[in-house]
Amino acid sequence: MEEQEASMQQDVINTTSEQLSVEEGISSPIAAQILDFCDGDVGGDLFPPPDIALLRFTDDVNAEASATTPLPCYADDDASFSPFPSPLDSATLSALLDAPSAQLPDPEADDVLPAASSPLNPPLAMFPAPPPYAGEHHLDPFDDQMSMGDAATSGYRPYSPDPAAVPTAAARGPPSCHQQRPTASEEEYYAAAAVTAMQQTPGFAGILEGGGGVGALYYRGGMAGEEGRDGFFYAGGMMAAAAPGAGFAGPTDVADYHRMGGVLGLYAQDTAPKPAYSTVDLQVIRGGSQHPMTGGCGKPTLLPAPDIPVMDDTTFKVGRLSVEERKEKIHRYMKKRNERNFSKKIKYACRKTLADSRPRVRGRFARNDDFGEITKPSSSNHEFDDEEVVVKEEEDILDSLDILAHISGVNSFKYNFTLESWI
DNA sequence: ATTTAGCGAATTACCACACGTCACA
DNA sequence: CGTGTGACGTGTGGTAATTCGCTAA
Repeated sequence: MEEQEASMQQDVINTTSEQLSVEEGISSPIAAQILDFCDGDVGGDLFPPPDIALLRFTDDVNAEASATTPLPCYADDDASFSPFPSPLDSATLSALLDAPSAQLPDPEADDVLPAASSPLNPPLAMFPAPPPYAGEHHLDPFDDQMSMGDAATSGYRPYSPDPAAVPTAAARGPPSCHQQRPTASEEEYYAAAAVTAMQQTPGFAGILEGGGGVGALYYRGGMAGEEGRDGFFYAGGMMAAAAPGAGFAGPTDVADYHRMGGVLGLYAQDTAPKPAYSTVDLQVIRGGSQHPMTGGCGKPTLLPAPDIPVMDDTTFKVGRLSVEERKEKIHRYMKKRNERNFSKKIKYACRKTLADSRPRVRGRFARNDDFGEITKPSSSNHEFDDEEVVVKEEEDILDSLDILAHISGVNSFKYNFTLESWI
């Protein structure tokens, strides 16, 4: 039974990459995000409660938007339209995912919408942005001396990578703290560097493998929907996306999460009510100073939050749900997500024809009978020979048509009644 | 710094009914 | 096994209403 369920879950997860092409054509981003986080029943407590320091990698240090302001994602690239639109910024995401248990509505309800913000959803900490790719900028975002607090109140803007410029993971090889910055995504670079550090850090390895208090977002492969991509998103004891070679969800989930608010990087949650990273840690992160965790590369990395509980058994609880419960919710979420229909495609052309020709009243479909009564010329008399009378009749008809135009939509009206056919 | 009003844009709900699907005889 | 029938659910588009995001006061 468990194997079957696991297999089914795997199948669902494996389809996420294929889904993206469909999702790119989503016509209703808000609906999508509701589907994703409400209908999908992921809202609430899938992720740990909100003592999370979310570290942002951004591409525009001069952006004026605040860290809590909804941001346009790919505003200038409709072709890569995201099902996770700008309104779902990280603050909202936190609200969706981190609603405290006391505020959680019925988890079985499909119309769950956690509060948009709450005192328990702190501002997101972020790093200053790396520069745009244009030109020869090679600034290191970690060189900025901005504090976490400063960063939290500074602007940011989600990055808009050029998928075509992103080499495949296979072509690029594993990330290294010594490698030159790739020509593609800055976020990719820093995420790779951070993950490299994680992979070289026993503490992080343990956390990734079972720690309940630390989450990591690893996005190495570039935009989703392309082959050869890899990445994972790990949060609060729940693997939400794919670890490379681990057979979890595909990079689309990482990209989706990324595009929710332009967030890319690592975040950590300490189970204790204190910052996930100490000030020293953050300085190390920002400055990229020589730190044991960096392996002497001088590149920034992240430190594991101390006292991370190891989650060896499934009874371990983060927030309100156990690991199994979270997995179950994730499963349901993924299942529903894959059932979404993002693109508006005419499935039955005949029905479109019918809908087009169907009478309407204020845009709504109307009964044929009702409309028929209205459209029947009441007592038109075509026996008048006088030209003025004919003109008067035409004017009356035009007035009637004008009334009908208000009753029925103009577009639908034209299908059934034209002045020529009436006169 | 915060609140409020106003505006435009985006999104959703609503409607009738032909047609597709399914179960059953 | 193939066919016919009935019940039920789905899909279709234009408009009004609603929601959202942003700006100015």
